[in-house]
Amino acid sequence: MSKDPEYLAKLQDYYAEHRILPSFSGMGALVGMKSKSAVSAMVGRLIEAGYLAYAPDRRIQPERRFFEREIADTIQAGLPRPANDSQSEVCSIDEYLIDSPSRTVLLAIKGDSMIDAGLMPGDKVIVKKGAPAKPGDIVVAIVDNEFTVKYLEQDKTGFYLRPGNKAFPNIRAQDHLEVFGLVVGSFRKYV
Amino acid sequence: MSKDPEYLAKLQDYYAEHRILPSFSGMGALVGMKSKSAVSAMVGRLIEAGYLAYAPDRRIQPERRFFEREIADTIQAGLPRPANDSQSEVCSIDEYLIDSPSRTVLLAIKGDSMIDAGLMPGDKVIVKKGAPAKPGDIVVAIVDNEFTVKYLEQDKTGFYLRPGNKAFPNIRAQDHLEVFGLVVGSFRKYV
DNA sequence: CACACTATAGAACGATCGTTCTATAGTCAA
DNA sequence: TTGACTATAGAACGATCGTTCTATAGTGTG
Repeated sequence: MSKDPEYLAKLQDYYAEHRILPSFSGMGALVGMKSKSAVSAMVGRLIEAGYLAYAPDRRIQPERRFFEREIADTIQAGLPRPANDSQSEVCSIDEYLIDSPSRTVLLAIKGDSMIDAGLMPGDKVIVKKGAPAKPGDIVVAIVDNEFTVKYLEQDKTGFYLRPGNKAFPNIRAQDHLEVFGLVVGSFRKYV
Repeated sequence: MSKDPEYLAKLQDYYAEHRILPSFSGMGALVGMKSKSAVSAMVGRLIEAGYLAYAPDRRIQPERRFFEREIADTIQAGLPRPANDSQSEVCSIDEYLIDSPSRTVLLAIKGDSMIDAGLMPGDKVIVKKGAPAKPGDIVVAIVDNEFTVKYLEQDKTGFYLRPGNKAFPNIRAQDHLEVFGLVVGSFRKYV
């Protein structure tokens, strides 16, 4: 029925490329509309639906739902997708991975000491600074003035760090173990 | 000397909040300038320095350097430098991983057939539908009406799918291999 | 000190902005 | 069919846009 999803997709693509949204006439050219009033109406609908919003200076900014990404339906893999895909599930990656931006930092994995945990060299881990960690969690600790990502473990002598790779030894701090933060997620980009 | 870094920081903060950049007069209000010509000059300097650029409709868009974060972000008093120095960090993971939203879907990994590739059950992969794939790439193929994530490989008899786990066999389609898309990234959340 | 250089202020300009109005085309239900 | 509703086109409007000019203040050099 409505072509709004198609328009939204074009705005999302434009945004992914330029990191800003175009003006109304720019949007018209982008989605193939010839009148700004049509663009204005469409923008109104997308605002109503939670995809766009007004910035303080009345420019249009993307809203929460603008960054929702579609999750492929495993069941219907082979079948052509029905046109009314309003049912399809969505996920906002940033919201999914980060719940407290101010306490969150990213760190790149170096070496393959956590390879069995699925953390490969170059992967980025999402670290929640100062979050409480318990044995079995993956943490970022400070060893010899460097960040290191390892499993946090505990035995009768206290806490220690266990690599996710049998070829590496456990690390036990002499006095006390300094945990920088908790690893709450990771991500990776293929070239 | 120059207050440009301070101005840039305010623009970055504004962008982080609104995901767009304001107009020249908006920028002036943001950074405390009273004339648009000063803003224009500043924008010119930031463009020259690679932080900003012109979008097709002459709006200002952020450039690559705009998203680099100071290493100081992860330094705290008394703490060592992060191990990933000189690596630029990205504000939005979504924007880092997805460059063509309309062609992108997410898919959850099932089973451990790609465990050696660092893809564990429950991980989400970012799939670029219809993107060209070459041998060695990780792809999403449709086998028996279900999505499957495997390495795409090629030998003298043609293309086949190779799991990232020696315990699983290669998959060779009888007639032709249906590749749904290319895996361009992945992410994972720890409980 | 004089001089060169830079950053900002302020004003003027045409271009473009977003809003708002009316009009047209299409769809759906009765 | 008629009527209600929606989406788009087109035009007009004042507001705002970004550019460009001159002028002023500050800074560093010699």
